[in-house]
Amino acid sequence: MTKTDVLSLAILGMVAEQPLHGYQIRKRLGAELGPFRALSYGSLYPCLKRMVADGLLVAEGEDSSAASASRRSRIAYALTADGKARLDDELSSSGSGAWDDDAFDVRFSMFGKTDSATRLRILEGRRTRLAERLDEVSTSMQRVRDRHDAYTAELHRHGLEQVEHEVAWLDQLIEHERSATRGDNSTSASAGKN
Amino acid sequence: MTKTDVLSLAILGMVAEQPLHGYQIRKRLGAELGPFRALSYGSLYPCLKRMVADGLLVAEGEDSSAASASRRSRIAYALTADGKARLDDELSSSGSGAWDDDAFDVRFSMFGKTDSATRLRILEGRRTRLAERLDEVSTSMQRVRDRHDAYTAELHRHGLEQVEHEVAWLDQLIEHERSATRGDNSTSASAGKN
DNA sequence: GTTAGCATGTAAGGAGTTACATGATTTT
DNA sequence: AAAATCATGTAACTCCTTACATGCTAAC
Repeated sequence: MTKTDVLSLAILGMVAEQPLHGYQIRKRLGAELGPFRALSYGSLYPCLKRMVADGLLVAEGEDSSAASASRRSRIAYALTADGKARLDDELSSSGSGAWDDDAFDVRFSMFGKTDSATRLRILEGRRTRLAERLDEVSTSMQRVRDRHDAYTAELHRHGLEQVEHEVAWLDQLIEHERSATRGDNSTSASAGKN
Repeated sequence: MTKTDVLSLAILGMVAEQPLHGYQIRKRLGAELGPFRALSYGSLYPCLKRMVADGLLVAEGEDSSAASASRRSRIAYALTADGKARLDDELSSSGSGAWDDDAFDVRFSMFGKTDSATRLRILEGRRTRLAERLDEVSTSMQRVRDRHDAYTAELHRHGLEQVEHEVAWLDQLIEHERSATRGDNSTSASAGKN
């Protein structure tokens, strides 16, 4: 079974469009999830190996035909049937921990390949998670206020504001998703950028 | 030398006010840094032991005198002279990596014990770090826009907005800090809560 | 008297980083 | 020809979590 972690999921999603080699995967991961969260090769390559061993990917040595007599050492990774099945499974399941910061971002970046119902489920799950955070933080703000530390209080106030902002963002997306579902149930990706 | 990591620093700052035992430290850490980032005992207790071994803390068995014939198993940790020196050192140094998310939060929560000049240095350092992030993200947004994925673009747009919001917050704090320095150079903690 | 919360610890393991080691290809 | 960038990998290590193991104390 080998649980699908966030990184594996991101790789599955990335390789689904076209075979890629490790170096490219790392760059795209950096581009999609934010460049400052770039991940090291020391994480990536072992993960790719594991996924090949698990039968989710195949490693293809560059084809030595036609155009390119160059570049021998590159290894392109492509989805196997199992890998495709696993990806489809994850894409429709709003899986185990899709509400964590990282997992949510990965899931969201794949919304273009996700059906509307699952998109909605993920957005709502994330919203619920943030709402929980919201009242945990406001509860602890009370306690901090009692201990008269203005800077700590300010830190919490700002944290709260950030979470509130994210909730508002989700509400917009959810609203958008719902109205799109009422009209037609296409998989079109058209998030509002007003 | 034994580099002071974020956790140790947070503990030093916490114990500086009064001796505390492990359980209390964990609760306060949760309260100050946000309850959802609570840290496990499996991290905390070994860290406390390390700090005692390094001579930064002393472990005091509850005094068996007067009032309390109860509670034998509690161990209160207090700062040693070395620990106090280390804390003062860190508090005035805006040390190695004070710009990371976690490190900044810990530093900020100790602003009440930090002098104005160091506060300003930390705020500006953080601001610079976020500004870097800002143009890394906007650069990568361009690349994403080329690959026509509306959801990924929306994720980046929102991320950008969050970072911009945090920069605006820092600007306010920096402005506040500067005007306070011009008037008087007290260590008073009076962050604006309009 | 039993449940909930206080209190301390250890062992195993997960998920990642840094530093190292190597070599090909493209640009200047 | 040197430097930058593309490309792949391993080993050691860090930091943290989970699960376990233990026992006291207060409240219901």
